[in-house]
Amino acid sequence: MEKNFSHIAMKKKLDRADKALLDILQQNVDLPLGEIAARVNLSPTPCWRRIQRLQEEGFIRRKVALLDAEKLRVGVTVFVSIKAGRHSRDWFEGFRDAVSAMPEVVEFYRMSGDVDYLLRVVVPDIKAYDAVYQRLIACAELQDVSSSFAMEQVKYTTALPLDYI
Amino acid sequence: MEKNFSHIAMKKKLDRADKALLDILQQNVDLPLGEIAARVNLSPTPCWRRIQRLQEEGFIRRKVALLDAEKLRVGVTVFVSIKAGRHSRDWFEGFRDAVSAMPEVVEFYRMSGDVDYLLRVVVPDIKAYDAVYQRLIACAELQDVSSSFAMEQVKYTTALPLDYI
DNA sequence: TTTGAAAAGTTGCGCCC
DNA sequence: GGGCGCAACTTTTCAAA
Repeated sequence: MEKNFSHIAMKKKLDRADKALLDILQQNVDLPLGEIAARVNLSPTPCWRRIQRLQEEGFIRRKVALLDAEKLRVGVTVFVSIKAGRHSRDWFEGFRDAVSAMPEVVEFYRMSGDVDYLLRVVVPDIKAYDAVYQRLIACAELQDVSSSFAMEQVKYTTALPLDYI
Repeated sequence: MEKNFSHIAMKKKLDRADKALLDILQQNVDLPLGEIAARVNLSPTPCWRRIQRLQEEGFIRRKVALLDAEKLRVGVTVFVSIKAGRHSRDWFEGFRDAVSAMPEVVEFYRMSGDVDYLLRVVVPDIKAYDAVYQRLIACAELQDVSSSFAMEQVKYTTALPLDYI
């Protein structure tokens, strides 16, 4: 008879220190470990082990550099609402793959309600957007495509709320 | 007579290696320097200097950990379209600060066209969204608020296109 | 079983060519 | 741009609580 020891590695709930760690790391990932440990009132070793555990358990997906959109000349954000109409599964897969492959499309959602798909597209200017738009409507049969330009990015964060865990 | 040497530090255009570095770093920031250097066919020292320069010039804004939305119980994305009507500057500033302070609001745009503001909100479920919605309409006078739920996040990336630089 | 201190091993960083 | 060497950091080990 075998026993299941998975409960040893799997912690039921994250405690205050774990949440504090996640909060620090999703703001800034290149603080020295000693500094992080001090902020959560732990010594480096247990702090390091907690971070390892949070990675292994999948709370931390990856560590990335966030670049400056203006400097990369993609300061213009456009939201694209798409109505697809009735289509087959093959159609969707082709559409999904073609859109996902476009580097200007940074977010892509399948929606409920009026609109079928919503994209966030980043480009240098309206002219460049038109090129993306042309590629978009060429890649799959679409019923209706409507574009809304953002005037100002008031808030943009990759930091998720930790209040629900 | 003084000379302006700012052109020494300020590079006109990023070359192939710089773009390759940015591309690597916005995918994964904790590769060892030696590994990064090998991928861009440079030795570690000049590679390190380039990364420093890219940080100083502001191409790299920050380095962060991306967390798993499902694990944090914020797997549901809602887009909130807001029509504000005519309001004063004071009204906007109050609205902006209140909305920006809400951790569930991860993106917040001022839009052109039909809708005045667009928010991306992350929550555990519809019930939790209603609580956010109530806080939202309590924080400022709004003409119309309409919510669209995402069924599926087909693509989400923080990696910006490097094709325009 | 969990902690902290301290050792060992890597990596980053400044100086040189 | 590249090579070397020190300094700093991370990660492992180990003893103690």
